[in-house]
Amino acid sequence: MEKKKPEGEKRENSMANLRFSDENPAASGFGGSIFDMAAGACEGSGGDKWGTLGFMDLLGIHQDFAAPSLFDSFQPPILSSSPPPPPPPSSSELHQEILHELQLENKQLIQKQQQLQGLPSPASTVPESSEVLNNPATPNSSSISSSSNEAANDEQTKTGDDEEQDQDKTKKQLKPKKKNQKRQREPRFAFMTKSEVDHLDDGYRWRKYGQKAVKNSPYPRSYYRCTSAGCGVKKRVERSSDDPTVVVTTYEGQHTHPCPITPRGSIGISPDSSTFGAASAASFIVPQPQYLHQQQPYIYTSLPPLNITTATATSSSFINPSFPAFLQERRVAPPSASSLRDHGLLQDIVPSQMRNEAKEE
DNA sequence: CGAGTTTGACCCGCGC
DNA sequence: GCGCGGGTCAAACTCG
Repeated sequence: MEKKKPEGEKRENSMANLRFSDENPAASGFGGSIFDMAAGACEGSGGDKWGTLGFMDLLGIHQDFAAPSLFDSFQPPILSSSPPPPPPPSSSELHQEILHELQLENKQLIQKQQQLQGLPSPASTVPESSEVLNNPATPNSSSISSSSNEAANDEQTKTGDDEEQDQDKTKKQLKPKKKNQKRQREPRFAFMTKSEVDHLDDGYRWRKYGQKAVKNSPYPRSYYRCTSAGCGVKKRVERSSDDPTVVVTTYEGQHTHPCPITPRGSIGISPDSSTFGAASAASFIVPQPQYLHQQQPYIYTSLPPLNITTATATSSSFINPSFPAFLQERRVAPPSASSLRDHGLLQDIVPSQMRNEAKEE
């Protein structure tokens, strides 16, 4: 086996950080799913060290807000029933495609869920929220998800314990894996990033465990797993076939540990605004099904002001203990959980359509 | 030498 | 039931 790797293509992140797209055409025109790191200020040097914080923020969001299982509650609005209305004017198709894919994915989950539940319960977003987030009490990575989404999604199969997941991992397909026990999926959170760097550094340490060619894309999809012991968080990274500058990252699960400051310190994890300053430059546009609420692309900007400390403090559910304090602090505090759902992050992150459906139902 | 990456093979779920 | 594609494993390999 000639395992020689073309060093060149191994990764293109050699390049500096992401591209500073001030104008960010894609983002602007498109309702969203891209998050643009306008400034890779990050640590000034490290190639891939872009707006790590931004990422983290996002992650944080995910865990807090979305965690409840975005994807669970996501109602993939989708195209199936209601065709994406007005095609985004200048949005690139690729975005749509990606969104589409993501939505399809969500759709499946939702369908399952609905089937299981037997009905489209509007509550979709409701219940799970709280539970999800705070489970991490247990070192078991799966803990998180286990409770939440899976419960929501696959619950049925769910009988298994988290532990199984661990074991699962090892014995997974190697052997007699219990068949009846469907593999459980943790809540996933996907978003697109405009960056030339494939693997965005979010402060956590990841280990690549696989790579696969993506069907309709010349670019491969990489699979990463958090290297922290006990943490089963996974990350999937793929580049948009249409626009190589767009990277679709999908996180699965929740970290059961604080963000390990990488040696490079890139994480910029210092709570201080100075650090954030760098990140502050980064603005994110979380995935938003434009056709749903294409009114205004929700732009998540991590700015110093973000210090907005958790206004939502009340909603403890939003605070994930497993999260680095600073992250929690800087978390963009939505006015309220509810509002958040409607106009806040969820709106961006969750295909609004889904939410709509849920509501209407 | 340990940690991380590459890559072919394998398993599984899903759609047809 | 079959084939396809996604996801994961693990041996081989690279790198610091």
